[in-house]
Amino acid sequence: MAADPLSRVFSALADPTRRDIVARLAVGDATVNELAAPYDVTVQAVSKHLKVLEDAGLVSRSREAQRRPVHLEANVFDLMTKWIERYRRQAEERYRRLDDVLRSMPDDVRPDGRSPTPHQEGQPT
Amino acid sequence: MAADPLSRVFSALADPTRRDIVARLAVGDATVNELAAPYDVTVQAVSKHLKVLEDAGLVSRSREAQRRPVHLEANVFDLMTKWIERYRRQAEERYRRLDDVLRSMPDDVRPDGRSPTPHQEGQPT
DNA sequence: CTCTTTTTCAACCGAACGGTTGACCACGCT
DNA sequence: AGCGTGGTCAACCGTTCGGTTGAAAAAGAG
Repeated sequence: MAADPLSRVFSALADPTRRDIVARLAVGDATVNELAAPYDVTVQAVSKHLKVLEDAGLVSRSREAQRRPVHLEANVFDLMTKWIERYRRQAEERYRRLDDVLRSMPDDVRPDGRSPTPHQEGQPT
Repeated sequence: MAADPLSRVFSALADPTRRDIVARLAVGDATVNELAAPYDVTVQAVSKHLKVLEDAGLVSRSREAQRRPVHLEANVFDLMTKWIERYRRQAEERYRRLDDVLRSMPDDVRPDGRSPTPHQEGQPT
């Protein structure tokens, strides 16, 4: 469990149950039992999910009597957003630049083997 | 392998090697062998990684002789960004609202069991 | 046709994952 | 003290994951 922070966050959100928990915590804090209620898995399973979210820094548990209210730590989202934005921007920029290069180049004077690579902006999944 | 699209994308980016591949593809298209070179794993392993990225819609492979240039499909990032932004905004808004409520409330008139929940904005991991 | 290059497919292996059951700890209540 | 409630720990189980090796498909080069 010594993965880098970014891997932990992405991995934590790769599970639909965990994403749903995050969604519900965005509305307000909740206890483990409250969180577990809607799903047809045991409370222990949900507790494990929360541990994963906590290790990823997405969630924090405070102690309050025997209850352990779970709180969403939204600031960790920035880690992902930064990573994503960086490469999306980079790719889009390259896309635009390559487009220009191809436009300003006669069809039969292309770099050796490589074809124009139409990089079709096709169906969104 | 019938997971929902969002899970596939998050899961695909949960691996550091795969994230690195995406980072390098943002610079420009590349073949499997080129991509595999920097890592000390076999080409087959990288091919598997690419399959995961492709199934997530993050990457597309076109055919060109016996080579299969890999191209980054940046538009899929939006799926994640939308999800993240939605709940981050929601959580931040709630945070602000709750703050107001607590500020406008005398210390000993609190809803039954629940304490103020200091929701400390702790270390950003 | 044969040889080489690039990539994938198939089977296998150990580690991690999501889930279960059962025991346990911590606390409030009476 | 004794009980009930909320939560976690520990062991186990089947499946998935990242990796390997070995063979094969697909296409160009001799």
